[in-house]
Amino acid sequence: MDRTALTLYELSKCMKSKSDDFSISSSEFGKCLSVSQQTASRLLNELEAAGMISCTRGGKGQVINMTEKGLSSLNDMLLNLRAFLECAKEPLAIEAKVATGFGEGAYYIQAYAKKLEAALGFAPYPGTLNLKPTKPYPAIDRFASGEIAGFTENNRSFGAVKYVLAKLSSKSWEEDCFILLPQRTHHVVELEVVAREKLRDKRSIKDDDVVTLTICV
Amino acid sequence: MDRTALTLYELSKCMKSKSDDFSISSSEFGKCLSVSQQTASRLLNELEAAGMISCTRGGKGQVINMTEKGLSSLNDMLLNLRAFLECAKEPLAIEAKVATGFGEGAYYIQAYAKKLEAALGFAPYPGTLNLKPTKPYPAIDRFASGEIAGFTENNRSFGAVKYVLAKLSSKSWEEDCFILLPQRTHHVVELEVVAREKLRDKRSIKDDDVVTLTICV
DNA sequence: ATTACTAACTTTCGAGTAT
DNA sequence: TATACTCGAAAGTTAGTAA
Repeated sequence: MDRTALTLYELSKCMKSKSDDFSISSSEFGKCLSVSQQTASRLLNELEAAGMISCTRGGKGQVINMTEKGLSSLNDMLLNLRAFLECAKEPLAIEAKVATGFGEGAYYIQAYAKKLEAALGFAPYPGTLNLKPTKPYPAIDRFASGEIAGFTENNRSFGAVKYVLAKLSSKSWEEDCFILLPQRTHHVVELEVVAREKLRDKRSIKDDDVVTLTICV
Repeated sequence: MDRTALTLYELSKCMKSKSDDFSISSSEFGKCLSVSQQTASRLLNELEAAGMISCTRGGKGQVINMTEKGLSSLNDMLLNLRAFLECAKEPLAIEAKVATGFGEGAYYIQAYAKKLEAALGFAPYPGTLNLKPTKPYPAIDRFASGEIAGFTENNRSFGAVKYVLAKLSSKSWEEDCFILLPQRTHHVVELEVVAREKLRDKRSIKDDDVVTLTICV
C-alpha cells in the first residue's frame, strides 16, 4: 500500500499555504508523524524521489516546496473527498473538450461489440467520442454501472472495461451515453464515450467543442 | 505511521456517497489498494476496530457503512486540504462559543507566566478564555508563531505549548490575543485564549456568547 | 545543530489453507 | 464463492553513528 499520498498530506498540514517555502527539520517532521527522525528523513527523500516536493538541503534544516505534481496529487484527494462528502448537492458534471483520439476506438468497439451490446442493452455506434476534461475531476469508477471482463481473441488480449452511464450535453442538446473506463491504465487523460448513434454527425460536434458529461447516479 | 486515515480515504473512493450502504469483498478492495485479499481483509477489520466503519459480514461480501467517526475523520482531511490549497482567499476564521473551562487556566498561566511574557512580549491577564468551536476547523498548529518548551517546577512537569496570534472579535469589537495549543493532547475540543486584559470584563463576554477567532498569518 | 548510512530489530505482508 | 487464520518472507523502523 503506497503511503506517498498520506505523507504528502501530513506534510501539507505543517505548511501554511501551497506557496509557502517552508523549512522543517527531519526530526520536527518526525514528531508530526510520530516516527523517528530517520524515518522522517527517508519519507521526505521518498517524496522528493516521487517528484512530489523539491528540497534544498543545508547544514540546518531543508527548505521544502511542493511541486506541481505534489499539488495535483493533493488536489485529487480534495476532489475525491468533496465528491464523497458533498455528493447529494448536485450530480457530478465534467466539462470536456472534444478530441481526436488515436482512432483506435472503432477497433476496440468492434472487439468488445457483443459484450457491450449485452451489457448496455443496445448495439453502440462502432466508434468512440474522445473527450479531454478541461479540469481535474474526481474518480468516477465508483459510479460504474457494470464491468466487461477481460478476454482473449485471435491471440490478442483485451482488458477489463468498466462503463458508467452518463448524459452528454451541450447548450442545446442532451444524449445518453456510456463512459468506458479501461481497468488496466490509471490516470486517463482522455475519456472515451460510446452512444447509440454517431454523435459527431447527429449533433455536428467538432474537435475542441466544449461539452458536459453528467454522471447518472 | 498510522495508515487508518489513508485506508478510510481509499475506501471512500469506492463508495458512491457517504450514505451509501455498500457491499465490497475483501479481494475487490484489495485490488483498489493493490494489496492482497488477506491484507485488505485485515485493513477493513482495523477500520472497524477503530470505529471508522461498521460492517455486517455474510457468506458473500460485507455491507459497509461509514460511522460518524469515520465521516468526521474524512471531513478533517477535507478541511485541512482546503485550508492548504485554498488558503489565499481569506484568513482562517473559527466561530466559537464562550465556555467555562475547568478553571485551571489561571493556574497554568501563572506557571507559564514568565515564559509567556518573554514569548508574547507582554504579561497576559492571568487566566484563559475558553472557547468551544461551533464546527470543525482545520489544524492550526501550522500557524504557530512560537513555542514554549516544556519544563519542570516544584516536582510538577509542564508540557510544551505553542501559541498562535489571532484576533478575537464580535460584532462590535476586536481584540488581539493568542491561542494556546498544549502539545501533549491531541483533538482539543476547547481552545484556550490569552490576552493582555480580562476580556470577559472588558467586553462583557458571557458564557455561550458567539465570537470569532481569526488567525493572523 | 543538521542529514542519512548501516545493521539489528519489529512490523506487515501474503501464500497456503481452514472454515 | 466468502472471510480470516498461521507463519515464513519481505518491508519498514530505529538506534547508533558518520559526515
